[in-house]
Amino acid sequence: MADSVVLDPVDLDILRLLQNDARTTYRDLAAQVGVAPSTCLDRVTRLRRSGVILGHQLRLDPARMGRGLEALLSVQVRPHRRELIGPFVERVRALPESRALFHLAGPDDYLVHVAVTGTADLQRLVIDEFTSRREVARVETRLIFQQWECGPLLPPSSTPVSTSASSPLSPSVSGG
Amino acid sequence: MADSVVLDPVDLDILRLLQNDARTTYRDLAAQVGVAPSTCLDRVTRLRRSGVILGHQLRLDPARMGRGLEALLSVQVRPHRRELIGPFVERVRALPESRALFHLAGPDDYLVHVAVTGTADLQRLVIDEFTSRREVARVETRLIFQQWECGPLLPPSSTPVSTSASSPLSPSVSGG
DNA sequence: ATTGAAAGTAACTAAAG
DNA sequence: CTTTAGTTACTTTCAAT
Repeated sequence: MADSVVLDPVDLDILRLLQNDARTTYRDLAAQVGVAPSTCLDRVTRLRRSGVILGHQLRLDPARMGRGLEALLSVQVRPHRRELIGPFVERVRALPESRALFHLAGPDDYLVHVAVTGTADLQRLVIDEFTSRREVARVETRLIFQQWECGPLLPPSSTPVSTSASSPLSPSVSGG
Repeated sequence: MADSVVLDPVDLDILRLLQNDARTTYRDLAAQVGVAPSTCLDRVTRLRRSGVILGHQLRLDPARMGRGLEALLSVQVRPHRRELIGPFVERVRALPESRALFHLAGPDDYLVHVAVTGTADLQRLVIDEFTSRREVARVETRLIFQQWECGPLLPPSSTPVSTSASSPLSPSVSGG
């Protein structure tokens, strides 16, 4: 569970480039990093096996998918016990409107990132899927004006890094 | 700016499959969708050109990158004027700890998703990069226990969809 | 717009430095 | 660990429908 991973400058360069465009070929990767293509293949294979690389994902434009409005829902689930929060998490993950779900420390137990058609859709979602539930004590809705991704994800220090970590991030992408 | 896009069942199948694994070959895609590989290539090319597909991204495990602690920072920027929020957004986006940034409607102006080494790193980040800034009126920090992605992103209704949308989502991934 | 087949590249394997 | 060479597989083009 706690795999020890060492990332050298070559790994970091590769990861940085692939975060910009995951379709970059090993040949292009090799040219920019300064090693042979087969070395790049080997590094990427190792990074996938070691769990540093979780997967390759398509980034879509929610607006062009017909979901032009996004919002964050802060949710209190009370009582906050396993019997209630387990099913709650699974139900929220299964909603087609859900993009991400966070279990938090603080007065608001969960934060749900949702993408909807418009305000009517959002209202329906909040009422029918959240506030109408007995275990949901409170929902606070905040609209998203604009959002930015802030990659690439890099190690804390600039020198080779050794990490021993059991990831709290669920590797599965699709709800199920 | 408001490109009209029509997604038929073939497009939706392709997008659904690629969201599970963006490395799926056109050959495999074709076999599962029931069209020729060249058709899949054509569809994907169109989806990229039309802006539905923003890019192919690598998903990494923050913990194995040496960032085992994640948090959400709610930030009030006052006064909330363009002269202040523009530079604020750019500075936050440029932080190596930032993973995502949201501009919100509500009492908290911004939500920042950060990944750090530990509590000491988080404390330093909050104090040195946020609360010490004159334009930052208030910061509220919530730790992330666990998080889930909830894909795949699909259109609101199950039948072919026509959308006319100018996206509020910034297409750029890397801070810059 | 979709197809099938041909041509061009890339991914991957294996053997050697 | 890296490189080079060679095999397999995929991507891409294109003429035809």
